[in-house]
Amino acid sequence: MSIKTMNPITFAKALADETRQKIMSLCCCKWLSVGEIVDALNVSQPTVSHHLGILRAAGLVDSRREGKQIFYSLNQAKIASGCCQLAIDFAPEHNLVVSPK
Amino acid sequence: MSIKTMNPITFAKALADETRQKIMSLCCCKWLSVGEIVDALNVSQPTVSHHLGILRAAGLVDSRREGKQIFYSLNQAKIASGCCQLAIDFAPEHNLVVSPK
DNA sequence: CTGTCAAATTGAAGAGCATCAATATGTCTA
DNA sequence: TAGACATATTGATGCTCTTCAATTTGACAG
Repeated sequence: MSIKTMNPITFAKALADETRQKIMSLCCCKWLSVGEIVDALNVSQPTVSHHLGILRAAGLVDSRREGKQIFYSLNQAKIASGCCQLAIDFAPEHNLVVSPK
Repeated sequence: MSIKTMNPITFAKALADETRQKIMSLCCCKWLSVGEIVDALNVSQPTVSHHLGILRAAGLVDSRREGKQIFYSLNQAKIASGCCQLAIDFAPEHNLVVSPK
């Protein structure tokens, strides 16, 4: 299993939308079904699915099917990795260190 | 002088373009004139000015006039701050610590 | 002042993206 | 298998963003 470094453009693009950041906040530290996310935001179900697809493609969320529902949760390790990569690329004179709590 | 926390949407949007990331790489750790940036990339001068404007509005570059030229340089502290803010918001179970080298 | 050089601004064209309604796919239950 | 429910996909629309050519603004030299 290889560790693939996060592409800074893919990472930044995935974060560069308000609705996506709201979705990310919602499913941070917990698993939410698509329906629960739709209920929490004022956007349509296809829109939520669309954004989840983008986050999934960037590797920023994990998903798990449970019956008819699909649950999503933020992949915090990937987020942290992306932040570190940005800092390595664009703030090399600063030390950004990540450590699990 | 107040410390304004980086808005994660503004920050991510500013980073979410390949040309801007190239510009950021170029003027990381050094001061470059607009002309030098134009020469290093295959885009027009107005395009470079446009992107510099976006980076400046987000506080990610500093600028300094010297005669007819204007020099730009990455503000690495702001970059690091933005990365930390993203990690706080979206990877709270990880510890992302920044320290000047 | 006038001309020249560097960068910013304006305006327009086109690409990309977010959003939704409608539909399709997949899963469970009866 | 048929119907109901949850999510994904499709197709269309409108908005945002990138880009460039043309022009303007600003700064220096003569």
